[in-house]
Amino acid sequence: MERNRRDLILKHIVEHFIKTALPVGSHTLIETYQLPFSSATIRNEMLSLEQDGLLEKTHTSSGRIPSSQGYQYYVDHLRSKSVDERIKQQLQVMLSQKTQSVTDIIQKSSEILSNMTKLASVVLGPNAQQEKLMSIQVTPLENNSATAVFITDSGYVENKTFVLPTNIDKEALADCMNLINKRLRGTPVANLSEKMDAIRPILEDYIVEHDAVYQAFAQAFINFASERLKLYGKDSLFNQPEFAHDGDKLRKILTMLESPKLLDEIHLNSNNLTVNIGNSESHQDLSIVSSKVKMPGEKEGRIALVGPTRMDYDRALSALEYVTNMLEKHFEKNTEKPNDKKKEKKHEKE
Amino acid sequence: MERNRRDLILKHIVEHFIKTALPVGSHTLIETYQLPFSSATIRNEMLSLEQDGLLEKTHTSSGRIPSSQGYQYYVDHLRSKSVDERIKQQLQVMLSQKTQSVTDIIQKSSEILSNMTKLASVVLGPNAQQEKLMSIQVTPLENNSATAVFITDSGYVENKTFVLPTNIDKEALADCMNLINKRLRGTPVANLSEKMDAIRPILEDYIVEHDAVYQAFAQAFINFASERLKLYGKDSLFNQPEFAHDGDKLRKILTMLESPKLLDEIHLNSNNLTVNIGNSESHQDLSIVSSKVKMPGEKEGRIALVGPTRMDYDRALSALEYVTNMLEKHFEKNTEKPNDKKKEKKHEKE
DNA sequence: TTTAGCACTCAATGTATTTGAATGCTAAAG
DNA sequence: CTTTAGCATTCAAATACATTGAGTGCTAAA
Repeated sequence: MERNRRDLILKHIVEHFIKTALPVGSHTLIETYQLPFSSATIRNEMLSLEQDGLLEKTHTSSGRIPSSQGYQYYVDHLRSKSVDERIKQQLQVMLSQKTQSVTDIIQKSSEILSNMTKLASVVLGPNAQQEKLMSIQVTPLENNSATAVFITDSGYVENKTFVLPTNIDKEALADCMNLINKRLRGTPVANLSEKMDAIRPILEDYIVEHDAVYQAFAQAFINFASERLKLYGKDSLFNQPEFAHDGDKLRKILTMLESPKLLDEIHLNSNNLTVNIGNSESHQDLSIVSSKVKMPGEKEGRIALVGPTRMDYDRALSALEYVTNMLEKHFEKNTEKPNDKKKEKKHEKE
Repeated sequence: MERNRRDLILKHIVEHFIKTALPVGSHTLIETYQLPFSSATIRNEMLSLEQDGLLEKTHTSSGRIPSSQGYQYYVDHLRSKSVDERIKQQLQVMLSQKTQSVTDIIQKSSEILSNMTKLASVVLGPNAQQEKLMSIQVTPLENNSATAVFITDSGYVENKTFVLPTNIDKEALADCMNLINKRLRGTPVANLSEKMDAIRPILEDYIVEHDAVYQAFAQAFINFASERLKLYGKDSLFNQPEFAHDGDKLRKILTMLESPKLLDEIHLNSNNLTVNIGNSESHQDLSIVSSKVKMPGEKEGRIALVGPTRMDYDRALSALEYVTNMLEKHFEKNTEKPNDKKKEKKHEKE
């Protein structure tokens, strides 16, 4: 009973503040939501909520705004979990398309999420280090350069164009490539550099300017080391009043979004669904909501939504939860299909 | 000599305004540059310059700021063309490194430019439409998907992972790929879709779900159609006072920078070195300075520097001019080699 | 042609004053 | 014991007004 009213008031305050970005006062609350209490009652509850650390005041005689804890409580207990029909629909349409790669699907999902929630959406591919090199192919181009293309087992492609030593023998190059391919195929990306070192002496036998070629390859592998990340809809952040007029803050946020720091923070959480309400120093006014996505082949990625602390958690969480659930179902269904040698069972292992 | 004084004053006003971003008054001018004229004289000249459309006032009793025309005049007649030694040095170091691809070099040059001028730098690769398809390679991955990698003659790589029809025959796929390769190799990207249509019937003979595969390929080719673009140092724009406090403007600029609109505007100019001082509606307060870069193999790219109208044209233009000149020389020197065969090589055995 | 001098303009800054939406508290009503 | 009405109080935001100073244009003399 009491608890109910308390929660009701907190819920309204959070939701109203999310809408208006303005501190919420007792009178406003009664009027806009037709509450059957007097302003004084509300004020009493507000005081109590503030004392419990769920609300804050911007100054002594202002209305209340939710604190981080307040948001957290709202997220944990108060949000109504309703999924926007449009998201369901869009996702269904997208998934029904054939011949899409896993990354295509995830990225399109991320775009849908960003559009529907008006938040920035970040896709974190599976850690590249886990992947295994599938093939290296070298294609000679005009004027003595060549492009090497590296493909991992999950279809991640990295390429590097380099200038060939002028006196290189095409035959030798082909042989050399075959050799490298044989030696490196199946190697996890994390171990590539070390294996490359082992191959080096062999390279020397084949190519005069082996060092240059070695350098070129080594450099390409470095790219694998960095994680893959795609960012969508960062424009939406501009439209948030709390950022729009503070160019300085905006700058920090944007650079942060594109830096690997973000990854660390998100990857830290191994939970299925995590909510990170702006309190770490690197993002005072940002909240990050992220969810794990199990991809085919033991891989696992993450989709995250980033927005102001004052984001619509209800919408964001429901949408994210729904989408990731649907994705997992979709992937499960589609990896059953092949009746050929699928030995390993889908099993949650630790 | 009259002309001289007039120009001198304009030059000082432009340069002072570029430094301070504040309207320049007659008194300030005399003091900071120790001019041997009275303020009244300056004012007279200013009036005349204003009447000729080279200067503007922000309000009736303010100092003057350069107009677009004023900048233009400054760029055309007044700027001193001195190249920062640090740029020369950095460029030289960069170019001396071996086994760099053409795009590597151009992108690194762009980064140097961005760092040295504190402006955003945009690299426009050669129009992809001109390029010819060099090879298509398909690598099968786990769980019945495959990655197709497309390479053009200049080393541009596009890739697409797609799900294979479940009942596909690996042999058939390989045959099919060989066929496609034979038919498409050397085809300019612009003509690819039409050639694909011609191949379609043949595909049908090889693969049951030919349509899905066809779709997957067609989709990959679409990516070639869009031009390649790299953006560096956009952060520098944040630090400009005219943008930092106007989130709205900042938003527009950033989205503009990443949209293909920019390309159109830049590509429009076919001149070697072009200056585009903010007047088009899409970029009121932006100036774009761009220069053509002849790349090996008849290709041609562009490097552009983007910044506020109040940018340091002297620095920007000199740097850009120097860098593009050096690049062309470098490319010329390095493409002579293959025709000439080897003259002076270290250890050579054939 | 140049300059000194003067009246004038106007953004920017500073200082009071007013306003109104909020609060906390108390005492009475339910 | 809970709720509410009423009142004094707080404080950001809005408004108004005065001051300052860097700038201008113009005119008349050097």
